[in-house]
Amino acid sequence: MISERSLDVLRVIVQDYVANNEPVGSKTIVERHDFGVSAATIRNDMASLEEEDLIVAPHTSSGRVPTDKGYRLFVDRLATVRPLSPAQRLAIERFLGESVDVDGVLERTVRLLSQLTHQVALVQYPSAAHSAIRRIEFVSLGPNKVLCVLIAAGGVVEQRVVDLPRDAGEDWLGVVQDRVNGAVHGLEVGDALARLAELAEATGGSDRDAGLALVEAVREQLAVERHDRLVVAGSSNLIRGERDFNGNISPVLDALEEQVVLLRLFSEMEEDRRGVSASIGRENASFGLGEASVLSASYTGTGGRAAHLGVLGPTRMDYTANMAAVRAVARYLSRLFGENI
Amino acid sequence: MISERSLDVLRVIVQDYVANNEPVGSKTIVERHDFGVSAATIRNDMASLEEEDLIVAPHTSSGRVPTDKGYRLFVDRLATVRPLSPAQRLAIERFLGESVDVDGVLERTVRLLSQLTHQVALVQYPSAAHSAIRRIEFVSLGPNKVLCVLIAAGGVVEQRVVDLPRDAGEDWLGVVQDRVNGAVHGLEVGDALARLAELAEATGGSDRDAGLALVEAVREQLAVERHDRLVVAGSSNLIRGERDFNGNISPVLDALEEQVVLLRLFSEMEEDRRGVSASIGRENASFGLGEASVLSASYTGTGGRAAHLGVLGPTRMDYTANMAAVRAVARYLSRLFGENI
DNA sequence: AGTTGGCACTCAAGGTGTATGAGTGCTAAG
DNA sequence: CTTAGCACTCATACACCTTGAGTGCCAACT
Repeated sequence: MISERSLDVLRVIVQDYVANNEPVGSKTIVERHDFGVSAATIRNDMASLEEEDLIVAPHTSSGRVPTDKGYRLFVDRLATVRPLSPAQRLAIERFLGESVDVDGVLERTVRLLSQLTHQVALVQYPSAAHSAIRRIEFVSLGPNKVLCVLIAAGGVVEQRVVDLPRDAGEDWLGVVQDRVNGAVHGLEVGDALARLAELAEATGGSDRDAGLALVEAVREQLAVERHDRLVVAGSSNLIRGERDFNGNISPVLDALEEQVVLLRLFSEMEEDRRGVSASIGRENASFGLGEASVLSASYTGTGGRAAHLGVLGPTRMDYTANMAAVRAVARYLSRLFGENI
Repeated sequence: MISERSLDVLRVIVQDYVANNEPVGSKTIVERHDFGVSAATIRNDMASLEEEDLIVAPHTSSGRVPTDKGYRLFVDRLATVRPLSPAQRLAIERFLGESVDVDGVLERTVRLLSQLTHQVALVQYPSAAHSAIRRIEFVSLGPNKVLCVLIAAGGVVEQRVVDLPRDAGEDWLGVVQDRVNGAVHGLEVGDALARLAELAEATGGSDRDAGLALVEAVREQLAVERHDRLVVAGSSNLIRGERDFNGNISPVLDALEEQVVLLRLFSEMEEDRRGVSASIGRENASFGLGEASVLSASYTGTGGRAAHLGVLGPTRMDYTANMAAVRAVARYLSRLFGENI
């Protein structure tokens, strides 16, 4: 069993190491913190911590550094997610105050988050799965090319070009458009999917193939939504922490461009009771981010359904402060979407 | 005056330095290239080149390295933009073959370009300024919020949320929508701007303010288009060349996120007769990219009007190969937009 | 049982000194 | 104009040493 004081030691090791980027030794601890015991005692505690694989010594003889497991314990049991400072709250209010449209808000949000945390910030587009469909518009682009524009509540717009199997006249397009709109207007995206399947079944006549192609396109459009996109900011913050990534940040930059990986990671993260979630170091190894940590929280977007936002940084990051920032920004964003747009 | 052979020397210095990342000395040159003269002679030539500020010696006694001016001369007079290898052409055809919509094509293009060049690739959204307006749609989002969707030829879609000064009913919206569509349908974006101004003038009655707000929103939407956006790929390639950036790639990453800077740079670059343009090192200093070079070419997008694409990398890059790739990709993209979408 | 001081040991980091070799400029001769 | 030769310059690498922070262990103390 690990003593109470040993956990305190772990806490200050994490804090000092994050602050100074230097392995922290027993002597440093007694100098900087008032434990009321001698360095030798701290050394004993550190020995138990090392036994539990919570800290390691990079070299035979230099201070200790938290392991991933150590960070995990710190995050789960030792860190308090304290509210932001008034100055920071003000920054959030001021930043997000002037909202224009969804794109603009997300853009601002992600910048804000990266400035607050000095890490790479990520914001997922809000899901449209539960927002009502306002209108579907077919626009002829050429002989057998049709642009299909989907407008949902909350100002979400999706577009897609469809190749039709045969030439389609403007008037025919209009008829199909009216029929489709009549079928799905006001429905939630999820329900609309089912409704369209029925519609496709019921379609007949000589236009069957072309009609099917169109309906199918709309269904795809509903299924693959922008929810699968991230807005990113602050990637230059990676450079500052390059050392922490073993000098190898290429996989991180690739992941930021790839996005799919990060979205999967987001989706697998479960919030704890404090409203934030952390995935630390090797826990991300399967995503190619074994040297990185990700903090995330979810916010409720336009459609009422949740999307994620968060930060990505080196394992050695200030979890306390960053978790606070992530949570606060997520809450503000939810509020903003709730009342405004 | 600089002798013909001296220019040859400059050429091999650029090529060797780009290939090996080592300052190249007189002895190395005579070993690797068949100049038919001795090292001492090469040294004399190098002295003239240095006098002209085309090369410099990093240390008192190690080989020479091209200056920005040297690269410039190389690009302008010494480099031949030779066609791509059949394998590369094949890669382009295969990559861009399966086109879906504008977004998809640009996405693929930028990845392709970054893979061909091993640099950061940039593709600007095609300008909609000369494409015809297909339809403008107003969708009510709330008491006095309207979503304004603009659909132009070529599948370009713009959206924007407008706050109205007063509550607007669905039917009133419909009326305005019909009037606006009647006014601008089929017009080029540029002409539509003027036409809308007239329309706003002619608007009267109690709805004047609300109508003005809507029309004004459409005008802004026409003016500020996606043309102002870049798609980026391959930023992890920056890491490989980090040394070349003096180990300081933060400003570059910032510029990639900021985009505005790069767009301005693109717009200031003029293509030469070969269809490519280069901006080298310090020439970019005012953009905060003094250690970087940018190659660009323009392509003709959907509306028939041009947008830019290019690559960004360290000053020490393979200009010959990269210029070829940029030009080839631009041509392919033009062709693709011309025939297909 | 837990805490403490003492001691020998380890090892990264930083400094100094020396050899090496690639490369240069210059000069005088071909 | 070209060439060979020579003296000179540095960056790099390596070996070597010193320093100091930090450790583990043990015996003694509370």
